[in-house]
Amino acid sequence: MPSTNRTTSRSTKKSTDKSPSKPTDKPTSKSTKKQDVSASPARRRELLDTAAEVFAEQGYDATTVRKIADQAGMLAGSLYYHFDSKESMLEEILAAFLDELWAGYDAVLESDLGPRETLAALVTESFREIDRHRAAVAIYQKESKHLAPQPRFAFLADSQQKFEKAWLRTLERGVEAQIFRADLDIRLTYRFVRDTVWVAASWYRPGGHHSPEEIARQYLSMVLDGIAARGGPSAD
Amino acid sequence: MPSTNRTTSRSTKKSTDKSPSKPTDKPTSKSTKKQDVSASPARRRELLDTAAEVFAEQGYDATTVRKIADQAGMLAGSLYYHFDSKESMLEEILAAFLDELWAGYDAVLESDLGPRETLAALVTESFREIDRHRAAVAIYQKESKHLAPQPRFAFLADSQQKFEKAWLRTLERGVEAQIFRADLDIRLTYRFVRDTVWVAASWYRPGGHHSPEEIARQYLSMVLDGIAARGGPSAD
DNA sequence: CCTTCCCTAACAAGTGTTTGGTAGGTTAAC
DNA sequence: GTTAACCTACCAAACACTTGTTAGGGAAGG
Repeated sequence: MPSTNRTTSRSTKKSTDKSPSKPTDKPTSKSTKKQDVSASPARRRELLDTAAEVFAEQGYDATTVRKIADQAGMLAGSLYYHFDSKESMLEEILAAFLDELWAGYDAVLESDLGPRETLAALVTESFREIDRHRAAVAIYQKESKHLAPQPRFAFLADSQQKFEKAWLRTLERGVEAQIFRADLDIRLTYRFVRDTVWVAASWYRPGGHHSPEEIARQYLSMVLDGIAARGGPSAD
Repeated sequence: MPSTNRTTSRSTKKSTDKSPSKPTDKPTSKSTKKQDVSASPARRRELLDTAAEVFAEQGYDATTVRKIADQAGMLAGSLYYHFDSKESMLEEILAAFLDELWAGYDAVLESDLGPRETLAALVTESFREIDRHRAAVAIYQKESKHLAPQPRFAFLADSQQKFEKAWLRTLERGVEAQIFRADLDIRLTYRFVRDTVWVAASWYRPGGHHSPEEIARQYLSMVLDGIAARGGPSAD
């Protein structure tokens, strides 16, 4: 719970401006900058969390720094004590999420599981990540596509490539071992599995009826075995 | 022909008071207004198509009217001869898409098919719609969530509700007839099927390797029967 | 002359960001 | 033990620019 101690600043009616390109972006040295990374990390994370919430709900472009500041109980300019741009907040949110995501993924991929168990573990890990970083995942879903081309967000493209490689390899191994069907287009299958998992972030709400593990279990059951009844009457 | 509950936008009054000089906004008569709907429908559709393209690629908020005009080979102000706001372009794009979508859906739902055939027909119809309105679908995917609450876009919420009802009913019928599995949470299954279909718009490119029908066939195969091999070695 | 379709040029409101200040706490000097 | 210096975390006010939108005008064709 953020301590919104100050007078909950009502929405300012003043003005601002957005300049898309900022040349001053080179930390010439790692010495103590004006603010940047040196300030209290707790408050920093707190502000990033509220920013992520607003980004996820309204979309990045539709979110103004004043809305973020409002939600955090401060004024727009004060955010620039902690961060040096709106974009850097976005970057930090996404980078932190991907870092944690890959920590989990790498652990799975390095543990020499069979294809089916790997798939199950990856899916389960994904739903845990959605549970913990639902806002970041939602932002990632909505914005990564047009962010990835920007040099600043190259790590998004990197992650996507690594992601695709890991999934394709798992699926291929499964097909070779005759654990997964061979008659399906493997890229289509990849996109199918990938999308079915991540779009859940758009409706998932933590604290709902299902735990991440329960959702993962049911998703896996559908993806692996389908929704058609097995012994039932054959239609068509 | 589209006899669906057509909530085609009646231009509601501007709830967002931003422009001071807009006294009357009620097209009570369908007579030739200043611009609105009367102008050449061909050029109109042309402009809407390019607008949809830009919206889909950059996101609605990130898209400026100048970018749209640029892409259309004209200046920003000139767009306002054809449309009376950026938002009305968005509205028209989405409304036109949903009208056509529901024309197809209603035809399926009214033809008394069994649950499995209904599901197959709905999925196939959806992929055809993605093929024809890929930009509109992408916009719908990204923006509908935060647009639906606005009164102007109430038709989005209506459509979503109708959509959910149709799908849930189809799934329930299938479970009763023992065509679909009974051990799955039906709402989860609904979201699963819904999402797996529509997110395809984010990567689908017309003229690719697969026709909409082919993609629909493979998706249906995965959704119905799963990606696990049937006779193969059983893992777990 | 009228209509269609577009351009030029501007408007006000809103945008991200910067600069300078300052309340309040902690530290150090006297 | 007062005082001075310092630091953190914020506010207040502005800045330069972009945004959607409008008003007036003009070229082309009927």
